[in-house]
Amino acid sequence: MPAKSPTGAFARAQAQGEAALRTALLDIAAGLLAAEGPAALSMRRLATAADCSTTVLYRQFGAKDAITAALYREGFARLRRRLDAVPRGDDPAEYLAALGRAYRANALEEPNFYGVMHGEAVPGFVPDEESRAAAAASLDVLREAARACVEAGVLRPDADVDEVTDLLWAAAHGVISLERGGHFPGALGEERFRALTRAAVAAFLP
Amino acid sequence: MPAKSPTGAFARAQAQGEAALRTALLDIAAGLLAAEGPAALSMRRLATAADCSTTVLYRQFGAKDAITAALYREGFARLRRRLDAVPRGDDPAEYLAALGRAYRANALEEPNFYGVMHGEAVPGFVPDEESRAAAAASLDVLREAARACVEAGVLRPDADVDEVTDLLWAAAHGVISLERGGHFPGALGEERFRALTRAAVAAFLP
DNA sequence: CGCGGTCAAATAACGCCGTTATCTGAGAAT
DNA sequence: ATTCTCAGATAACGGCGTTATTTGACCGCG
Repeated sequence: MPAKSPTGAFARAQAQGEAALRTALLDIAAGLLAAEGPAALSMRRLATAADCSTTVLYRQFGAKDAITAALYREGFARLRRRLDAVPRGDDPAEYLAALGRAYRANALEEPNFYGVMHGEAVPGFVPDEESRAAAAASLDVLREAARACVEAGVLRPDADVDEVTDLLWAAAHGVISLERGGHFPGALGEERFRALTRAAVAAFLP
Repeated sequence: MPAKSPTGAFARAQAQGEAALRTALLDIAAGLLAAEGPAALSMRRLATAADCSTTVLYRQFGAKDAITAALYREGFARLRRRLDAVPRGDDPAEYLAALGRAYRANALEEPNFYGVMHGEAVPGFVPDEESRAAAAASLDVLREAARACVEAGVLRPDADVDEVTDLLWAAAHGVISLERGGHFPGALGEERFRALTRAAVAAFLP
């Protein structure tokens, strides 16, 4: 009899080497987080979902923080893909607005990832500098859009592109965070989002 | 020998009735939160700090959520006191700016309370509608300041005072939240805070 | 072929957590 | 004085992150 066919996700991934195992475990963790929230992200739960023991997780990641960090980066990677998928039209201002809508859509459709990305899910977790840099880099396309607006004359020529990016990010995140906290019920969230992001952009109009 | 003098905070408060006991326990919880962070907010830790057993806590509060809710409200109550203490000068616009600075100072000086207030500390906790209303009411003085600005002609006469309040709150919180996440290192937090709150106000200038 | 050695994985333990069941003991009511 | 009541302490349950110990499959080598 040849090698018996693997039954669990762990055994299947293990057969393809260490790297495949790592990503398979992270995939399971991401699925668990997205589907059931951060409370389901326990080492034991994850091990059970992967059909292995917690030893494998500690061997692969060292501690839970490393898994959390990976999900933090995965969350920002998903955001980045979402923003990158927004079509660049002719109008730089409209492109900027579309990026804002995409940011909000991503936050509302992946609320559990958003929680990890902004520290609302795993209390003790603090991302390291590299993870934070990767997070900020997810907004590169937003920065480029801001630059395009400056170059097209939509924004003041002396506008600081980094500042535009930061303020748009803070404006979007501020509204979304309060909305998630229940402070902007119903359609108020969307209204406030539009108003504050518009106000942030308006600060840099010629 | 008369009644022996009580040794722990629990025994002392217990002698003064149920209400005093409740507030004493919450005081201890608030101190624990402020001094050691949300991780120190465990039922066992709190019981130990109060020199009693966890039974007392469950009898008094039912479950940990009730304690968390009380600290959520306490956090917003502290914010309210802080905002109420800002002197109303002659200039409504300057008063508005001073309120913004007070909001930020409160957030940075009571980071652990700020975490509870915005769900970054106790993962499962969701405040009930009454607590959320009390939270929003903490910003009443900000709303009144906005109204004063409208009436003084500093802001457009048709400006929606609630919208001004919401946008200022979201702007302030957005910057502070990203700053807490490590995205605005050094003095950048303060700069971004000033810029975005100014931008939010500017949206309502005549 | 047998036989140590190596090392990944499983099992089980430790000390936390929130919560709850059981026990204890002081005071009120009869 | 005896019984009842009920607040509080103790100890338990299941779950958590983490780690020590055990198991067992594979490997080179006599």
